[in-house]
Amino acid sequence: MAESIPSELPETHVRLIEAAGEVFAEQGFHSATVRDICQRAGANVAAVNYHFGSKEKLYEAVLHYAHKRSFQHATREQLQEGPPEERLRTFIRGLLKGILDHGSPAWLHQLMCREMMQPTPGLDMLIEHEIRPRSQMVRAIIREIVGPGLSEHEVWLCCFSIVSQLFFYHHSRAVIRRLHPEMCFDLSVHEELADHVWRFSLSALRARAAEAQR
Amino acid sequence: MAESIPSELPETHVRLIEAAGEVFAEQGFHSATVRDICQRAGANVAAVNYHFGSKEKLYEAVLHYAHKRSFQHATREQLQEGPPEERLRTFIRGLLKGILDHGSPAWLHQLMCREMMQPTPGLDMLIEHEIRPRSQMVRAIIREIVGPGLSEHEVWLCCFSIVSQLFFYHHSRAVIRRLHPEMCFDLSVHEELADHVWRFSLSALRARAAEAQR
Amino acid sequence: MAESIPSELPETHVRLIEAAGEVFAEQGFHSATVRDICQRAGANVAAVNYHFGSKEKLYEAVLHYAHKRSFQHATREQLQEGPPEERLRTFIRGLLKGILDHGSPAWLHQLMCREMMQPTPGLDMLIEHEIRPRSQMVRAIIREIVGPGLSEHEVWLCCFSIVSQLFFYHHSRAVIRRLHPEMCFDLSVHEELADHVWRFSLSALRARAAEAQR
Amino acid sequence: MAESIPSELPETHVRLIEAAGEVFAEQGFHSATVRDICQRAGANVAAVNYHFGSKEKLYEAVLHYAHKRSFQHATREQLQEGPPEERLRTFIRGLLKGILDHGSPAWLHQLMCREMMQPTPGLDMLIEHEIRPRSQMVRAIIREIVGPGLSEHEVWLCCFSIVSQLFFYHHSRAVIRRLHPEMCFDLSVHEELADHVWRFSLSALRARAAEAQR
DNA sequence: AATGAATGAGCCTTCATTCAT
DNA sequence: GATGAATGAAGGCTCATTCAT
Repeated sequence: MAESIPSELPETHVRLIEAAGEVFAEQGFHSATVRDICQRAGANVAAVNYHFGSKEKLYEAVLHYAHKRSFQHATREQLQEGPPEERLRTFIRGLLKGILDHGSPAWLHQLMCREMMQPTPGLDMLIEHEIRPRSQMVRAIIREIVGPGLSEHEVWLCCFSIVSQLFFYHHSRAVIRRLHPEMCFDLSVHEELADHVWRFSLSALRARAAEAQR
Repeated sequence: MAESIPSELPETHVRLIEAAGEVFAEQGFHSATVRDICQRAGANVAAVNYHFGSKEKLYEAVLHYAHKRSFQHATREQLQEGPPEERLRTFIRGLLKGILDHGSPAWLHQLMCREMMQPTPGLDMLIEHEIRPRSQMVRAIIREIVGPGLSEHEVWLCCFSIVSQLFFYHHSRAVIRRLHPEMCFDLSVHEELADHVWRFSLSALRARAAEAQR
Repeated sequence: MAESIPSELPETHVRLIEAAGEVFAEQGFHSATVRDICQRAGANVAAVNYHFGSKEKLYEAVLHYAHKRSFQHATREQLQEGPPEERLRTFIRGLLKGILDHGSPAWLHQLMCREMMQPTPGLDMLIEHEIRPRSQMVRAIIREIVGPGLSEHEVWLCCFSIVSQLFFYHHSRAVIRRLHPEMCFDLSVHEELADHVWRFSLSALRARAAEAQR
Repeated sequence: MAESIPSELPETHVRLIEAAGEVFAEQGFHSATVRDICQRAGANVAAVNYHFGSKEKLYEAVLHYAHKRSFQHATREQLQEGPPEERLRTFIRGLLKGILDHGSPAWLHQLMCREMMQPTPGLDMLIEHEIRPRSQMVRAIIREIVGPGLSEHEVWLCCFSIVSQLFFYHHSRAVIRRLHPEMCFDLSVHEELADHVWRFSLSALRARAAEAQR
């Protein structure tokens, strides 16, 4: 209907999801109030229950929406071809960019982080659609680098060691800011940080490969 | 205080703090209810306001209490002497143990993690008394390993890369459990995990040192 | 109206009334919801207000509709002729059948019962058009049986004594089912029950007549 | 505590029950609002949930309270001894008085009537503690009058025929008032009405007994 | 003639807090 | 020193109703 005039306000449905994304990311599911979300979306208090049925269902809708907007789709192809070292670098840059980003769907990763600490029924969806596919790609890359000498479990641990370094810049932002104020979280440092993590991890993987061959 | 007569119940004051620590760690500040805390402490609903004035003040008291009970005091000495590789191993084992522990003051680290993601005014105290001292020790160890060729900022990044791998096993426990169900979080795997992180990080540091020398 | 083309769905207007009749009878005016009614009628949420103006007005329309469909018209003639005992029996059977019936306009009597307990402005209409005419017939029959010796008020009381026994099987169905589970409410017992009430009441009336003669 | 000064206001607990009894009787469970109840009881909106946990539990409490205040206790003994005709008269008078009464626990019977038409889980309690014991006494009386010639089921039907005449003056009060305005519902007519029902029913029972003997 | 979107009043309930004892 | 009763603000949600189409 209103598709022909894209300059108009987005549909209430979408405005609610985007407002909810912000609020849930800022305050968590429990602390967020439907009233606040509706107000930010410029809608009536009853709008959430009209469009989504309940606060819980709205939360699920936010998760789905975030999933569809995920950065992954853009970079997925680049992670399939080329030398594994370069693909690792691409993955690290992509995820870190998403984590440091302050843009419109900035709350995607904040929500993922919240889900990690305090899972809701929505986590399962996130894992199957977002997290597991990425983890498989990363483990494939790692396997190419370390060779067949490592057990599957060891590859998992390496995978955790790599992604943990990236998520740290989200989880611990508040602490880092206070502890090491020189650190800057703008997108400008994105490449520097990504390169550190990449080199740090690549060295470690190569050393493991060398150990395994012996 | 009541230590001389350990057969008695601890003072209401203390029971409240310990109950609150559990509940805040499990559910977060907002979702936790004063009723639940008082019930677990075997005290009246009004006890929190009577003893601490408000829910917020109780939370602060919990943070102070957690700080005083911190594990660090026990292991601090061991981190001052010996070859840096061994001291790094000791640090990693100590922190990981604290993170994986389910014991009585298990909520200390859970609360720290929550503060990292969603800081309250209490975070500053935690940083100055708990986090900064440890970070200094870790950075000293790293410096010994990598030598003078790295900038101070690079040492910070290495420090983050190491501790992030440890905190990951707290933050992302829920995700790991679903993603890689073979993983076990008992204390029994504590040494295996710690050794992985240690070897992974040590390889990376040594590679950085070699690069820097060139 | 739409009777000429019986294969079509009835007009929305009629479907709403019939759905509303069911729902109001089942749940009462207050507990019934406009959404439920519209859903059962296969109409939009706004349909009630569009066609009737408000929930109240819909209720009035239901009462009028029920009145027009009343069973009475069919049996009225039979109540005018013959010996009074037989006419009493016909009346009792007719009313009891309506009360026990589960068929399409079953809610007519349920609504009447609700109105008796919790009158709305619609009750007056029901009384003048439905209830008073029947009561006059019954009292005429009673008068024929008891003769002129009883006062008009006493005839009223006898009338109440008779119809009360019938309505009891509606009002108190839930209680009877629990109290005396062997009791069956199918139409199959309709004649047995009607005969009990008829004989019980006839004996009482004849005794009153005999007393009055003395 | 406050027992020593009975002139004080009753405890909130009791005030709530009595206010709730009125409101539930007037408007039914669904239509009654907690706000209204609390206001009439002079208590805060949260009082119901504090004292009873929920609106449902309050309703159950009202039913129990009504049960304990039931008129039955006073007249139970009188129903055990003497000629059955007199005991029947006592029963009829007692129940009718309760039904016509406008006094403090006037809502007891209104609630019972509502439960009959629209049962809640509380009806079972009412039946077992209030209704079944009375019904047993009445059937015992009837049996004495009609002798052994009637089946148990026929005695049940006679029992229904008698009590239905009494409840009618509750259920159908609104209708009677409009249909036969000369009728008066004060306690003053209580004996006249009771005597009518008694004589009406006794005649019927004796006739049944005579038929059965033949 | 009819509808889907949206509204605002009001519902029951929960919560941290206060007060009298 | 500590408590049970009571409070009022706010929470999520339901409902009859209205409005633009």
